[in-house]
Amino acid sequence: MENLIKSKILENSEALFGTVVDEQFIQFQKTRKDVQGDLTLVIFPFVKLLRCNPADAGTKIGEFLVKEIPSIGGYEVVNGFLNLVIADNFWLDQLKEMHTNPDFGLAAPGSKPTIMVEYSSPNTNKPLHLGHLRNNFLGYSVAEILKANGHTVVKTQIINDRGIHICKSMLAWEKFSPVNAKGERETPQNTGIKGDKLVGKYYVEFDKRFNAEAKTIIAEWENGAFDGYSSAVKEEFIRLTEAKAGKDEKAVKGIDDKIKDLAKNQTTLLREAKDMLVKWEARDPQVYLLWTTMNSWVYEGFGVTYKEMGVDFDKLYYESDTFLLGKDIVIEGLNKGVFFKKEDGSVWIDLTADGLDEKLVLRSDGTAVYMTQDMGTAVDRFNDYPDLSGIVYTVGNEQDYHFKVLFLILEKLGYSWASNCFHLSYGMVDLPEGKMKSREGTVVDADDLMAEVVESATEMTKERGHIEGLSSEELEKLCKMIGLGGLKYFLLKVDPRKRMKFNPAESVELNGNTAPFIQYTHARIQSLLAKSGTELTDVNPSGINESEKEIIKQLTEFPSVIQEAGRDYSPSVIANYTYELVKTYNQFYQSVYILNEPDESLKMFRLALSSNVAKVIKTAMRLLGIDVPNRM
RNA sequence: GGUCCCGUAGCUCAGCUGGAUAGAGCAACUGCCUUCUAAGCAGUAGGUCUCUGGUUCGAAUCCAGACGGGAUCACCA
Repeated sequence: MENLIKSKILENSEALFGTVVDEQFIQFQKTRKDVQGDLTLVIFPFVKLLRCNPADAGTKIGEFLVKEIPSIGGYEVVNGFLNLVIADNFWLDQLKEMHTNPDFGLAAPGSKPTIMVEYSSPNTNKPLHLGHLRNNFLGYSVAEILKANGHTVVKTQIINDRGIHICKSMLAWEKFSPVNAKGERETPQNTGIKGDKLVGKYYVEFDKRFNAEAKTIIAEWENGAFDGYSSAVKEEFIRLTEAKAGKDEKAVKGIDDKIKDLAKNQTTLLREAKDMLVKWEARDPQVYLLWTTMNSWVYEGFGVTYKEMGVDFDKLYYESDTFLLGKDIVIEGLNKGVFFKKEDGSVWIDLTADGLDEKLVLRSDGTAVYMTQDMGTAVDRFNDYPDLSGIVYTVGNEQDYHFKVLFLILEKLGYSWASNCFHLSYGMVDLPEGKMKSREGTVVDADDLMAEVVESATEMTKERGHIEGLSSEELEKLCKMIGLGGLKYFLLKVDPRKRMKFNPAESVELNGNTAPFIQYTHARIQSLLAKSGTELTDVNPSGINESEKEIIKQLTEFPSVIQEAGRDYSPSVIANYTYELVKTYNQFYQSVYILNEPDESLKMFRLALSSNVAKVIKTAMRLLGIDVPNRM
C-alpha cells in the first residue's frame, strides 16, 4: 500500500505540486490510535512546495489519493498529518494472502549471499556462564534471522584450544589431582564431574597454587633472602619497594601488583607451564596425549551445555589449526610492506595514520598472538567457503578495539571481503549486585542457571498449567520449553549492543513482556483451533472491527520486521514486535467470542485471524530459538 | 589521560533513518473467571527523556560541550 501511494504521488507530482518531488518527501507513519485512519502521510514536507497551510495541502493530496486508489476509502487531515482510511477489503485480502502462505514473512532460502556467523568461542578452561548464554542465544538467533532473510548461513565458532592457559590446567591436573585406589587421577568418568567443570577446577587450582607460591617468594624477598634469584630481579624488587615510599594508596597498590608479577615470573609453576607449552609446540607425545585427553573432556562437557541451550554449529575452527596460517600471513604482509619488523624480531603494524596505535602481530620469539590466529582463521574460512561473502563475529564489546584493528589489517592485506566482516558487539550482562567477578564467586554458571529456570517453570506449571493427560516426558518437555524460553527471551529482548542487568527473579517471571506470556497465547489459540475442527476456508465476514483490523495491520508488518532484525542483527526487534502482537491479540481474545460466535462466517474469520497470529508467533519465536507449546 | 559505548517513570527496558499528547512490563492500588486456557483482560497512579547550547516549521531522536557510568589502550585472550 505504501509503495502504491508513493508511486502514485511520484507519477503525478507535476500535476499535484507543479514540480518533481523527491522520494524523500513521502514519509509514512503509523496512525495514532486515538484518531481515525489506518495509515498516515506526513504532509509538512509538501507545505513549502504548495505554498499553502498544512490543512489545504493535506486535503489536496487526500482528494487525489481517494480518487486514484480504490482501497482508500477516505481521509482526514489533523495537525499536518493526512490520515488515510483503508477499506476493509484491503485488510481482508492481506489476511487471505498470508493465510495461504506457510512461510509468511520469510524470504526465499538461498536468495541472498552466504554469511558465516561466529558465536560462543569460549575459553576452554572455564565452564560457560551467564555472559556466554547471551552470546550463544544472540549468535544462534542472528543466524536464524539471517536465514529468514534468505541468506545461506554457516554457524561456527573458534575453539581456543592452545596456549599457556591450557598448559596451566594440564599441569595442575598432573601435579595436584588425587590418585584413587586404582591408581587413577581424577577424570569425568571416575568422579562424575562434568568435563568442563573438572578442567575448570584444575585451572582454578593452578591459579591458587600459583598465587601462593608468588606470595611465598615475596615474603622471602622482604626478609632479604634472594638466593637462587638473579641480581636483576633483586634490583627490580628493591627499586619497586623503595618507589612505594610516600605514594598514595592507589599508587602503592599498582606497585604491589608489579612486584607480584615479578614474583609470579619466578615461580616454578609458571616455568613448568611454559616448558609444557614448548613441549606442546614440539608435539611431545606425552604432552599431546594429555592435551587431547583433557580437551576431549571439555568438549564433552560443553556439548552437554550446548544441547541444553539448543544451539549448534555447522563447522568448528581450532586455533591449533589456524595459528600457523596466521604466521604465514604475517610473513606475507611483511613482504608486502604492510607490517614491519622491530630490532628484537617482533612484527608490528603501524595504524597511527588511521587514528589507532602500533599493534603487535607476532612476538619476538616468533610465537603467535591472538591477532595472528584471528587473521589466519579468517583467511582459512574464506578458503573453505568460496561463496562466503562475509563473517559476523558475535563477541563482547570489550573487544571493540581488537576487531577494529583486525578488520583494518585484513583490508590493508588486500582481502576484498574485509569490508563484509562485522563485529556483532554486545554489552555485558550485570547482576543486580553489579559486575560478575570470578574472584568474588559471583559468576552465574550456565548449567546451574538453566537447571534453575526449568525447575522454576516446573513448579509454576504444576501449580497452574493445564496438564491433565500429559505424560511425564511431555510435561518435562513443556517445562523445559517454558523455562529455557523465558531465559532466552529475557536475554534477547534487550538491544544486543546495550549492557543489560540480569535479575534472576525476573527471568523466571511469567507475566508481562516474557516468553511464557507469548507461549501461553500460542497455546490458547491452538486450543481454539483444535476445538474448531473445521478447515478454515470461508473467510468472508460482513465487516471487521477495529481490534481485528489492528491485528491484521500488525501481522502485515511481520516481513519488514524480519528484514529490520536482519539489517540490525537484532533479535530484540523480533521479540518486541511479537510482544506487541500478542498484547493486541489478547485484547481481541477477551473482548469477543471466537469459537462461540454464532455467525458462522465471522467465526471462521476470527479463527483464521487467530491461526495466523499463532503462525507468526511460532515463526518469530523460532527465530529467537524458542519453542512454543500447543497447550500449557 | 587518548579512543569508543551508554544516560528515558521507583526498577527493567521500548521508542532514536527528526513528526501529533514520550510508551510497555515489574512493583503499588481498583475491578473482571456459571461462555473459547485468569500464565489473561480493563483501569488508577507514576516523566525536567542527565544538563546547557545549536540546527529545524518541528528534537528523547541530529550536532557541540559539560556532568555521571562503563569498556579499552599488554610480546593476555
